[in-house]
Amino acid sequence: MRFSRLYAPTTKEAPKDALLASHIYLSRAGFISQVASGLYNYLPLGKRVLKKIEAVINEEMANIYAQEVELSFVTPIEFWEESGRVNKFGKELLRFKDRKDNGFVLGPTHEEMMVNIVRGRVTSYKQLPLNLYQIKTKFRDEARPRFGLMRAREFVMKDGYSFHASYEDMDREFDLMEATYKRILERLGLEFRIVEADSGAIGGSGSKELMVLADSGEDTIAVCDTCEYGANVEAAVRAEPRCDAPAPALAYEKIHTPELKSINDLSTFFKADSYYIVKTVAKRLIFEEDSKIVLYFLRGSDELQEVKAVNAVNALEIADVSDEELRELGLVPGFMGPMGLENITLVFDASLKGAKSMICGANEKDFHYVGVDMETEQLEFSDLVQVQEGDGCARCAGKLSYTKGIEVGHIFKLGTTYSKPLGATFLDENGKSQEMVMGTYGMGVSRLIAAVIEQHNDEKGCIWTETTAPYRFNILISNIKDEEQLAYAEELYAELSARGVEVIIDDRKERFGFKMNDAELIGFPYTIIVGKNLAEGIVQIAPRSNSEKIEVKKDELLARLMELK
RNA sequence: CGGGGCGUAGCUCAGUAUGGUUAGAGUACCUGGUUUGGGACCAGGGGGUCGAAGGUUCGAACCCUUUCGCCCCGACCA
Repeated sequence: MRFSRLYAPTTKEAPKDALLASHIYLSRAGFISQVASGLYNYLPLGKRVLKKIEAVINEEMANIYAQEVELSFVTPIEFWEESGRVNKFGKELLRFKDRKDNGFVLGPTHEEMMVNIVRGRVTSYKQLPLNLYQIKTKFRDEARPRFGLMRAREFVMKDGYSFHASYEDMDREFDLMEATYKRILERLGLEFRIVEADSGAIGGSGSKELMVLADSGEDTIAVCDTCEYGANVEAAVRAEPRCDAPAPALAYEKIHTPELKSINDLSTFFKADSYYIVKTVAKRLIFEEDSKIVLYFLRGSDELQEVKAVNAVNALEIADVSDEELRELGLVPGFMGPMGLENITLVFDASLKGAKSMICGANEKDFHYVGVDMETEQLEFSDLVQVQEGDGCARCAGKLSYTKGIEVGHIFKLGTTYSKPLGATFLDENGKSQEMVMGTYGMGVSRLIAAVIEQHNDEKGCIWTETTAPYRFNILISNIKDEEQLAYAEELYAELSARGVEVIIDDRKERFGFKMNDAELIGFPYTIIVGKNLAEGIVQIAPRSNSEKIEVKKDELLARLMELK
């Protein structure tokens, strides 16, 4: 490619809306341009990077016999009604009607469609397993798109689906996909962590997320400082906490506690560690049809994890509750507790199982009970706690700490979540009809573009990794009017092109500094500077990843460049 | 969806409080010249329905109403 022909409108200033490094540099360097909220055009450089990432994914998929397909973007809404996901997806699902008044959606993910092309055609266990995937534009009408390609409404995702005759085989494929995704991210040159995750609305028995580590990541993950354990805080677990302070030696009794509403106040008043105080958190849980208030009970030293709270009662959403709403139910804000409540759903954190000598609200203004033991029989326990930094690892003696991650992949063990409602069955060895066991594997291709830059940039611009760079070499002619420079650079360009190397030559009639700044903003891994010291037979290689320019004799240049590969 | 902010040249923004020549700057772009190792300089030039609609007024980028778009915080987000 010739720079003089390249459409890459670079700018000195970033669009005012860009906040993250990836958004700023991808815009400034002319990779993308925004069309509307959450919608982006990919300019030539952006499209090249997208294809580079896709190529790596395609190669790795081929290695494990996954086959690429392409499903229609516009999908009949019937499929979504059949799976029951229309409501679950809500407004994210962009719906519309065609001229004949038939309902359609723009595909935000393709479980339904993929099951549809398999069911009725795959009818025997002999045809399984099967792993099909596509790399395609998805559309989710996000309530709040942001951060450029990081959270766009229209985005490119690789979505894969596997079909199996048994859970064992699904597990095998799941592990294989995890290993394959790991290899893809390694090849892309990313630092990442595979963590346990909440399965969310997609359902299924287990899931893992691939997190590219970056401070700008939207997800908080808890990682162990000793072992491999890592999990999204939505799903992270910890070692059973211990409290060194003694339990308050108080017999069961109702105590007058005027105006003592906070855990802190109570802790001081009773000289008891907050570990021994029951924290009551009221939330409104929203279900498909209705909503209700649920009371969650935790140790005073813990915080409620809202995703866990939602999962504990199988709700869709969680919302805050006002004091008025609580009073209407006969509850007393500040003095709530588990005792003597009827017709309210109560969920206890697992760490309260068998707890003794606890302090809790009496559901009466200015009163608390002390010396309360948790009756384990009738109570419903669930893990509700958000792990904190410094908590012990559940797997080893290590400590957990937080880090931020960009979710670039999510793999799920679906089981029969979709094959059952959509009727994807096969005949097993005994001629018996079985539902297919499925896995699903997503990878955000366009988000990966942003993730690479979030992790690899400096004050000058993008620093593409070897496998993601739009061009590997940039031949910069310092003075285009110098015939020797021009001739040598053109010769080198022809030679590298002939070798199939991805190379661009900066043949623009611009000054050195201008071209160098563009090269650094765009972020080519290597810029070869053909300049004034060509007269002494010297050219320079300027690697983008560090500021050291390497001087090379021109006769040795080609060999050096090929060594870099 | 709640709270806040912003829409003026391709881009970044000034001008709006207190209405009044032909609406400005920087940058980008075009022409000519000089320059050629870090976004260089000189001269000349093109580019705007001031987001849209309606209203007030002799007169609106500016005041009023409505509306659309974009961004931020939160809620939300496989």
